[in-house]
Amino acid sequence: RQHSFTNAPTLNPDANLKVELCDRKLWQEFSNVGTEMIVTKAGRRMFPGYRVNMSGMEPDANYCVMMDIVNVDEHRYKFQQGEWMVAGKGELHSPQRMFLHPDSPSPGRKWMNDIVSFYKIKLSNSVNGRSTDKIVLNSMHRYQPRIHIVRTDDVNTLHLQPMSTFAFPQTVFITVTAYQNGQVTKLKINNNPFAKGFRDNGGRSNKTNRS
Amino acid sequence: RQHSFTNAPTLNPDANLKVELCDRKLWQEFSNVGTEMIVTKAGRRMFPGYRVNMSGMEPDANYCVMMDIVNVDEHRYKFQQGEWMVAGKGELHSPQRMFLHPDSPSPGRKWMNDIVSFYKIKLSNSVNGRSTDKIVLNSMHRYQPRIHIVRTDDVNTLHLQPMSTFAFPQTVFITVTAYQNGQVTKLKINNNPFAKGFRDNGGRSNKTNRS
DNA sequence: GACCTTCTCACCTACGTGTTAAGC
DNA sequence: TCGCTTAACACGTAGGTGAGAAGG
Repeated sequence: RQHSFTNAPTLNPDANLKVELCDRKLWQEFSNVGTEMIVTKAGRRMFPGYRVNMSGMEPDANYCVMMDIVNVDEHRYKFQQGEWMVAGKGELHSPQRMFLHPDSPSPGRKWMNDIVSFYKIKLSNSVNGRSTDKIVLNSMHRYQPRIHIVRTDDVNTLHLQPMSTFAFPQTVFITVTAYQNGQVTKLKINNNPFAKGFRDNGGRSNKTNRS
Repeated sequence: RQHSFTNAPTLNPDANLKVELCDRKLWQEFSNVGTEMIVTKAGRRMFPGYRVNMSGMEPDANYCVMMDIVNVDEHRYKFQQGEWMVAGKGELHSPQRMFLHPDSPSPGRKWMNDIVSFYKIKLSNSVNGRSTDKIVLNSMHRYQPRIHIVRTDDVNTLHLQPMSTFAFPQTVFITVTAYQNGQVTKLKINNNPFAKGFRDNGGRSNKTNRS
């Protein structure tokens, strides 16, 4: 919340380009209590899934779309007395993986017509094991996913091209290996279809913070 | 078996290129009794899955890999008295779908390193309904899947490039809406993991009442 | 009637969830 | 002890099987 990421593009070579976050309301609910994302060795999907709408592209021009996840700050965090607080210096970030959307390159028409989704990406805390959909992060650190758009049909020279970058403050999260805040757990269970088995069992697993 | 498809490339602009069928033994077992593949409106996967190994590519050159399925002859077939026999003239084939492998284009190194699989492709008997992984065929016709390799990184001009084509006689099949030959059904049940529920080992008796 | 197609079903595979207990 | 991580688990979603009945 205190960070300067905005919806507006940075280093944007194309002023008409526009990217909108899907499921804003849901993201905001999580953000309000402090979003947590689980990281595992094998890799865990993000929930909510990272999905966006795009507009302002030239329908017939080709674009590549990428995602990465960067540190928001240099701290390590801990959850104590119901709050996240700084717990020392963060670990050095390994060179960040740039995740190319598998539909790249595609014409602007295609990107604008569909929802652009990265829901298959998995967050991992282990460098070992090769998975194409894996992004390695450090647990107990704060991160920000970003979208990058490059107008080109050449995947090989992406890094040489001008790039439009978008980030949404609602999508900042802290990585954990187990949920720290019971409110986050509740939101996940109530909204993720795969967690339906934990819904409403007579208020059984009420792991709210001890008072 | 009376057809002239061979493992050798036709129209091959690159003599070093080599493609080998995976699961040859399994394909041969089916071929020996007369392979049948189910077609449905929604689309049905092939079993065995169509998978190949590639070699002889230049590691750093880019290639596109495609698959299509063509008529073996001009006949319509029927299964009578335990045998497949010609049952009149075949229907005209609609212009065949060329299925581009989703990893295209990729460098030769990548294609040679992995098994190249088309197991997600679905065979359908209905033109209606849009599915990206669907190939439309006529039931009760005899077909041959083929692999095509083009050395290019430009997906848009594939049809203008010289192409290497491979076909394996073991993979010829007849399309059906329900299995005709009981030996085929047996092979499918015993080898396809998704049909494990119909295997009669393990004490659970199915329709055959032997007590 | 004979033949082919379609639909629903039980039974699988495959894998995405948070929970829990154990590990460090 | 405490904080964090891991692995096994029950319970979901999602979808690939042939059987069998019904339809054309």
